[in-house]
Order: sequence, then C-alpha cells, then structure tokens
Amino acid sequence: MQAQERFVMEWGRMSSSWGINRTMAQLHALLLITGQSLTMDEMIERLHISRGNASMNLRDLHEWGVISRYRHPGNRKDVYHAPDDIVQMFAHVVRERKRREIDPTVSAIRDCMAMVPESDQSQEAEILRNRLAVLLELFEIFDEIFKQIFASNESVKTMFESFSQPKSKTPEDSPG
Amino acid sequence: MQAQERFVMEWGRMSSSWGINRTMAQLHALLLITGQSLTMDEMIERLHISRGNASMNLRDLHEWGVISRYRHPGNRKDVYHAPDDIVQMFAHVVRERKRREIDPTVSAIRDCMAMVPESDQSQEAEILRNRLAVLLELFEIFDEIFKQIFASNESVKTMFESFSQPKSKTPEDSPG
DNA sequence: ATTCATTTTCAAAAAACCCGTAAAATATCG
DNA sequence: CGATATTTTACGGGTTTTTTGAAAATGAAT
Repeated sequence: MQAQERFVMEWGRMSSSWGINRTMAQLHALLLITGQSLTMDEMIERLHISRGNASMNLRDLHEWGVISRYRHPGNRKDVYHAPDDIVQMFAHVVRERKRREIDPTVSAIRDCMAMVPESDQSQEAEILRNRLAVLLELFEIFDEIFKQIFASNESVKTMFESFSQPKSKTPEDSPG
Repeated sequence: MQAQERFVMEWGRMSSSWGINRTMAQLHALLLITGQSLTMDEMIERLHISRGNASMNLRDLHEWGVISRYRHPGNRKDVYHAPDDIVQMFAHVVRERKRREIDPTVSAIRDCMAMVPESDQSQEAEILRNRLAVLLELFEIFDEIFKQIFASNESVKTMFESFSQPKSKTPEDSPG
C-alpha cells in the first residue's frame, strides 16, 4: 500500500520539528493509519528498524498512552494497536505534553517571579515582572481553551462538527 | 539579575522538547524578558556563546519574525529587540510554525489520499481514507480555532481578559 | 525444570545536530 | 581607497541523540 508508506514517511519527517524521534513517529503513524493490530516483527520489517529500537520506542509510545498492547490467547507475540478515535488521541497527546513540558516551565516561571524582590521598583524589575505575568496568563489561557475544547467526548464531537464541513465517513474495524 | 538568568536557562531547557535549539531559545528569552535592546556582544557575554553561534541564531530568530534589528545613527553595532506584545509574538510563532511545518504535512496527507484509488473498496483502503480524512479535519479545526482566537489584536485582548482573572499590570518601555 | 519464543536492556556505533574558530564578506569612516 | 569595526559563512570537531546488535531477562509451554 503506497499511500500508507508515504504517510509513515511524512509523519517521520515532521516529527523532528516537534522534538519526537523518527522511529517513534513512524511506529505511531503505522498503527494509526493502518488501524490494524501489528506485531513488533511486522513493524520491524515494514520500517526496516532494529528490534531494540522498536522495543524501546513502542514502550515509550505505550507510556505516552497513545498505543495499547494486547496478547491474543494461544499466541505468544504481543500485538500493538492504536485507538480508533484519533481526535481523542490528539487530545491525549496535548494533555500529556502539557503535563510533561509546560507544567514544569510554568513552575519555573513562578519561581522566577518569586526571585524578584517586592522592594525592587527598578524599571528592569517591573518589566521582568510584567513579562513573566503575561507568559503565565498565556499558558493559563491555552490551558483553559484546551479544557473547553476537549472537556468531554461529546464536546469534541460537537466542535468537530461545528467547525468542519461534514464529509463522507466510512466505518472502521475494532481492535482485536 | 538572578531571575532573568533563571528564566533564560529554563527557556533553553524547554526548547529541546519542541525542536528548537538551546541557543536560539536563550537568545530569544533574553530579549523577551529584559525588554531591552541588546547588541550581539552583550548577548555573547551573558550567554557565554560564540560570535558565529550568536550570529546564526539571531538571523534565524529574525527570519522567524520574533525579533527585530536596529542600528542607532552614529553607531556601527546592530542592536536586537523583541517586540513588546508577547501575545502577538506568540500568535506569530504559531502562525509561522503552521506555515513551515503543518502546511507541508497537510499537503502530504492530501497526496496520500490521492494515492488511494477510488476503485479500491478494501477495508484497508477504507480505513486509510477515513483516518487521513480525520487528520485533515483536525488540522482544519485547529486552524479555525487559531484564527478565531488571534483574528485581531482586539480579540486577543478580549480573550485574554475573559479567560484570566485581571492581575496587576505594569507599564513597559518602548524600543529604542 | 528446561526449552524455546519473545521482549528488554545496554554498551557501542552511527547519525544528527550544535557550536567555536577563523577566514571572508560587508559596512562605515576618514 | 585603505583602515577599522562588525557580521556572516564555512567547516571541522565536539556533543548529544538515535539506532543497532547481542546478551540478558521474561514467561509460556512442555
């Protein structure tokens, strides 16, 4: 399937701009776009990567909560699967990145604010205080917007429909 | 100023998670948080970086449109300055990343869709079509939301106030 | 308990990325 | 123009990140 391959390549190419390694992005893309349950061996073969690389990145993807791992009874091999709801998956990634990357930075900004003595009325200090405050507010706003958008499954659907022109939808298979 | 230093370090640390190199993030942070016009030499000294490194990353920041470069009459040295409106700056960065990173990916996804023959009614093809469509819609939604949020200076301000509790604001200096 | 299939770990190799140096280019002044 | 100040470019080496491959660990089946 030529189109699948193309997508996997593109996803891998794009990943570096966002601080994600190529293999992880490609594994994710593969599961996402095929909708199938795949074994590590199948993915190793399709992506031409080593066993160790696959193992580590699949673990990371699992820790990120964007893929799941099953084992069919009577079969020793694990199979990996991406959830069918891509919108939810997206929301999940954003939530996770916030937790891991934004929240620590917000803490750090608060620390910075605490490091400027109240008594310091210099212009330098005033500017610093102001800019830190604006950044904090910005982060809060994005958090708020995100919460409103992805508050629940329902609202995502609503959003989804109100923002986009309805297009033809096709049914999908389910895990397993 | 201890707090400035701390912020610069934090911004540099965070950058790697987002595909931005440390020096570029630190230069940006420095200009952003001090609100001052600084020369390359001043920044080189504060960040302990080389001339070449500073030059290249300042150029990149300028190409990204997040800093400006002036030269005061009778002075040979360039000075660099970050715009005072941090919210606008943020909007600008998002817009730019969309243009550079998202748009090409959206094109690629369209290409992928075009690669699946209409005639192919296999489940594999249906799923692929569906998922690509969902991704496209997602990108469109985010685009739409972003446009609505940052449609104009005014709406940003409105947003800004409606989403966050009003806090004490301090005046700032202007470029020069 | 042993074997066999599979996954995980980790040290080392490879690749990608970043940065400093110094030479080249550009700009300003006399 | 020539001298001086400053910025830019090129590239070699250093650092970090990613990937490999093989050994160790796991765990299911006999």
